[in-house]
Amino acid sequence: MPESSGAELALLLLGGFRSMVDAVQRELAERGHGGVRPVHEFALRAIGAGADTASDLGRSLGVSKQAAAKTIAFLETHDYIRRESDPDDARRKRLRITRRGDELLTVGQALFDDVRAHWGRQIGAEELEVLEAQLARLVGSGYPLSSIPGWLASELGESAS
Amino acid sequence: MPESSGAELALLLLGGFRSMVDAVQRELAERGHGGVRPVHEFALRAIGAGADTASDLGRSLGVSKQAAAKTIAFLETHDYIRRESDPDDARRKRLRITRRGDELLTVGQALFDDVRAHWGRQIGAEELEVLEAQLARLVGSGYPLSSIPGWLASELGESAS
DNA sequence: CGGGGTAGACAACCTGGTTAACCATCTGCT
DNA sequence: AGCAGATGGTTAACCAGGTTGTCTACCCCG
Repeated sequence: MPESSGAELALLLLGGFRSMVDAVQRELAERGHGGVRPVHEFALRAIGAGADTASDLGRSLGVSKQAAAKTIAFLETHDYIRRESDPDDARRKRLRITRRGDELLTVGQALFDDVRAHWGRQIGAEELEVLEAQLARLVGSGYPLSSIPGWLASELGESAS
Repeated sequence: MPESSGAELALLLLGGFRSMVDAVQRELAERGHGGVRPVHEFALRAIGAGADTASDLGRSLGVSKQAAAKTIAFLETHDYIRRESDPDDARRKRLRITRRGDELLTVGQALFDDVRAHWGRQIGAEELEVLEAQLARLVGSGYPLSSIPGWLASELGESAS
């Protein structure tokens, strides 16, 4: 019997992810960004990276444009983005990140980095880098931030408030 | 700017989890256990570990007893468990794992272990153990298999089939 | 024997996805 | 010029997997 089973390893990975996300979410809420889930941050980032229409955002996030529209609605009603009509294409509603959206992005990134730094202090910065490198190798492509696969969205959801 | 941002680390962890789970799920489907999601395996494991009623299972899994009942319904209709009335307590319907359920458990565990072994071959068995130890430390409590927190359930779901 | 707590079932609802259908608009080709 | 087809956005219906609330049957304890 192995010291650690494969199933436990899976749980460990998930647990690590949740630890990070929960911490960030909690801090975000305390900084006036309550209700924001990491998926919103990633969507915002994708918009900033050029996905400035609902269809584009859907493609970037790997979800349907309808699902993207719901995320956009949230971001708009919470004043993270504005939608303005495109003079060059009357079908499009171009997405523009607001000042508040920029702030969320900045704060969110800093919080994630904080958690990472905290981890680095626990196991050592070098060890953390090794861990990341190994993980990246195991996962394969590495899942760059700029193109988040669809399955991510549901994982980033809130879990039973 | 850090080589790897905190957000990327989070994605890496999630990606690792998904890699494992997807692989196991795929293999499971090929072995006649299509439609089974890891959450079902964990539920089965919890039942085997003593959570032999819906309420118990709900507590073990950290979800409501109604949610547990839905999982139980799945397991029963797919012949992984049987429900039999408890002679000592007429309220209860005791859950018993069937032969097929046992097989699922065995196969599932083996598949998870296979993935882990595969990973061990990629980065080295010792390195993998170190990685696990570090992860366990970072996550904190370690999320033992026997008591799965509620937020797990949604993470184990299928993503857009 | 009666009251409080527990097991299970049922119903209504929420969230965050999906597909399908539709209209307006753009683009490319004839 | 004009039309066919692709694209952007919206709305609607649906689904999965959770939630809470309520109800009944039943156990246990004073």
